[in-house]
Amino acid sequence: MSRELPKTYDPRAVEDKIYSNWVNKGYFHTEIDKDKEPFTIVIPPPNVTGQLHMGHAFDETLQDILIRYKRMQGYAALWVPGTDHAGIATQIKVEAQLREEEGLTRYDLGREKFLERVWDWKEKYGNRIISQLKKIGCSCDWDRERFTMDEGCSKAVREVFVNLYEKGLIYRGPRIINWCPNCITALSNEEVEHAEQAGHFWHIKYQIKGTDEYVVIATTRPETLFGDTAVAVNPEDERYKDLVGKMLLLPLTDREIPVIADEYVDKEFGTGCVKITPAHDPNDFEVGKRHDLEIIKVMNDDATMNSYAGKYEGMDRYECRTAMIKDLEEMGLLVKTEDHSHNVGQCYRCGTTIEPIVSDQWFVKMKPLAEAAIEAVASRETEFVPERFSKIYMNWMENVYDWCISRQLWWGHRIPAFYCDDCGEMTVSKEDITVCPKCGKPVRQEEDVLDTWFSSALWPFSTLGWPEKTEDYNYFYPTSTLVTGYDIIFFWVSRMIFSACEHTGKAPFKHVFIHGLVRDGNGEKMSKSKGNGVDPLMIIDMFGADALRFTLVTGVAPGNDMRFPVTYEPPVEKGKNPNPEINKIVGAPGVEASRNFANKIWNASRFIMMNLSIDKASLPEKDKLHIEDKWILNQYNKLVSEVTENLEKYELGIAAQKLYDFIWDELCDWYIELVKPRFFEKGESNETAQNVLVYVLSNTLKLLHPFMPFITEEIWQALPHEGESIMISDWPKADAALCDGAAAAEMLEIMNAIKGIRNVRNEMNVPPSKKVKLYVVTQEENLFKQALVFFEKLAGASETEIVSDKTGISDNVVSVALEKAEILLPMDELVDREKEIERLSKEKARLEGEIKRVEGKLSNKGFTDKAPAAVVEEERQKGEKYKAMLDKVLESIKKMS
RNA sequence: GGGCGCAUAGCUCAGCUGGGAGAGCAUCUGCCUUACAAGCAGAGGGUCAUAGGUUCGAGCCCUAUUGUGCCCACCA
Repeated sequence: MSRELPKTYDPRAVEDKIYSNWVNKGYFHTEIDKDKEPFTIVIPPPNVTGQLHMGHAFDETLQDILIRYKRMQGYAALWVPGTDHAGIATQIKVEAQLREEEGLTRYDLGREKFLERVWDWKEKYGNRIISQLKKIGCSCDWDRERFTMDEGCSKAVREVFVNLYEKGLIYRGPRIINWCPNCITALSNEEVEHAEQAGHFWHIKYQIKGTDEYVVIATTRPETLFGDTAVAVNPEDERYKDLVGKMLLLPLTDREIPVIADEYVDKEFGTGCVKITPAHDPNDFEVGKRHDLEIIKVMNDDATMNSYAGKYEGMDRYECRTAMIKDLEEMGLLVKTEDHSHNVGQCYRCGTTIEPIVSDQWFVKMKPLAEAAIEAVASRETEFVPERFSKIYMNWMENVYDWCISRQLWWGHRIPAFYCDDCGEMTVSKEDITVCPKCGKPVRQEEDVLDTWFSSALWPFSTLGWPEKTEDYNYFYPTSTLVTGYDIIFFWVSRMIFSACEHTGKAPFKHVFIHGLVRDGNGEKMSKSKGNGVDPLMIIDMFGADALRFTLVTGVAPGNDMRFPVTYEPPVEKGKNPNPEINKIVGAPGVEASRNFANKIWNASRFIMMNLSIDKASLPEKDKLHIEDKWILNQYNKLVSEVTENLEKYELGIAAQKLYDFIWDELCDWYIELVKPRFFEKGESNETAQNVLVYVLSNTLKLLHPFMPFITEEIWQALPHEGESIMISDWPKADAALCDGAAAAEMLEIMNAIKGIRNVRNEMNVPPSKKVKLYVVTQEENLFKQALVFFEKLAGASETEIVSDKTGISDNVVSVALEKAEILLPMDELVDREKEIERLSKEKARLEGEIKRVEGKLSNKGFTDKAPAAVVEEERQKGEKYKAMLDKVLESIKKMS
């Protein structure tokens, strides 16, 4: 019964069909099973607003590989999917739409109406990213899909907030925070990106009251001058000792400010005099506290100047800067302007320059929480893979500062604090309240919402039912592995760990598998603004999800970044946006290689099925196996153990590479070619070959399935098989009974013979069509008897004669020296004797070199005494082999000359 | 100012706990051999950044140096 497959593999024809079949059969759904061990992964929830990018594709592929592998191994493998409400990102998107389509702002609609719109938007577009995940082949349990603002997660957020508040670990107060004037909200320190920026150092004169003298201060942000409430000098600074206590006239204003002395000032830097603006600088804020200075905020929420800026009121901060510098210059108060580059904070969402501003915000007190989080990693309850990332984590955790968690947004978890304007009481409560528990008057809820990462931090347990002690929570928590990029260790991983330690008493996962970033062909980070992103969906459409997945895991060391080169037609300039309307992807070398690999598997399978006459495959008894069967089974078993071991150690790239090499080189290029002749026979030999082929192929497909789920399923279904789907089949186990190292070594000798013959034929320019008679000079007749058919089919032999010596063979031969044989190709006048001598001499030199090296080692007592016995023995055998080969080469040279 | 990576074939990168360097692409030669030209058979190409050290043995471990990238950090 031969089975037909199309000539090339077409992923588009099968992927969607296979995926929906998996879904319909319920294979992705995982139930609690007390007979199984759980293996749990929670997805790093993509933003609901998001579109799938390469970073997701990479992250999701790694998770799917792990989950599929563990599922096949018999674990209750659960992959919890879901999305993140992504406060700022989503709100910005909906606001933009509102502005474009209706010309309205969120304030026009009001909070409630606006939130309705966001929910509508979420309902409409929130599934887009989910359906895109499915295209990659993600085997998530979609029945358990969660959202950071769904009922359960919201409940967990409230629970955590109130718990922390009651423990005194959440507080509210005025602090210097990072303010994004574009997003109009406070940000945490992690949400600020620092970039070196060219700026200026303006030296400005402040007149000393009652004199004609001045002090000169240097500043990079002159517009904050209006908030100055002191000028500070170092107490040790002789230059300014007499100044301390005197008053200065603040330029452009009618205010007077004191000169104070504070250790914070560096005598060597700038002029040694520092303007102190407690409302707009974190250091100044601290200085201000020490000296009880007034805090004057000079900007509005959108970074325009307020009334403290006098005539500059209403100007944008930079407009104001330009204008006042001009004025100061005219007034003769600007001493000089220096070029100065300094670090400027930028909003990680919109890139706007951050304004440090004093503001009433909510904070999580981090030090006490960090202790358990440090211990969790130090004790290896949670382990980072690769290990080096734990240092990054530790460093952050050991130096944490308090986390600003309030955001002046509408989209998010509203902070459950209630204010009574009447008695001034503030109540923090898990349940909404309407009246003040103290005085009974109406209360109003805090306007601010929580940082999105506050809810993400609870994701590993909130998605499993916490704070309820659900069965799911008891069974699946703590989770097994978290897979994510190194770029969100601080944002997310750290916060999950301390949150989990605090609230569940356990670290949230056993392993944190950290991967790198996907970069473009030039090694630059893919980003929307640069427009250099490669759309994974387009790649999937062109090459298939399997090819994309395989590309993403091959050739990358864990934790390292990878490049994803793509060429467009027409060509895209560096840094330019490839417009999908005009530009078409015409090449993606990495993916093409993977696509070719998929096609290779496809065709090998096609060939096997074309020649298939068995309905059911079972491995034949050992005595029926040919030498090549024993060899491939030996290699296959090695593969099983190695791939399994690699996967256990998260060495996915190595595992993938081994599968690639085995399938392409050993299975296709060798084994299939070796057994081809048997397909033209009838009978037992043919059936044995079929059985071995189906056995090796279908089991190798299982090993490959986590990496390339679609094609492996498609082929597996077409092969004789038991069970419904490869994805729920059992992970192969190595079988020692199938390992026959001796047979494998003998087969290798035959393969070396074939390679050697091919090599000399090529070098001697013997056309492939020209068949040549071979002599095999050997004492191992039985071994080489098995090779006759291979020599004929794979090495272009017209006939092969096995002889025990060279008597009677022409001198016009080229020869191939092996360990246990010498192969002679008599080619009469075709042989260029000089060339052959030259070739043999090269071989002689090579072998002599090897022998010298081996003997050097073996005669070194240090080596023989200290190296492992197996290594010494290996060298000894190599030496024997090279010597045996050299003897033959020497003899041939002698005969030729 | 701290911390972490990277430097291996022309290009992009692997190389797992130290046992004598690999892949893909590119180049060269020859093949439409009845699974696959998205293929087959061959070939060339690397003092593994530099200098020391540990070891019987180093691409791998240690130290220093150079180049390069990233992360963190309140010097106005």
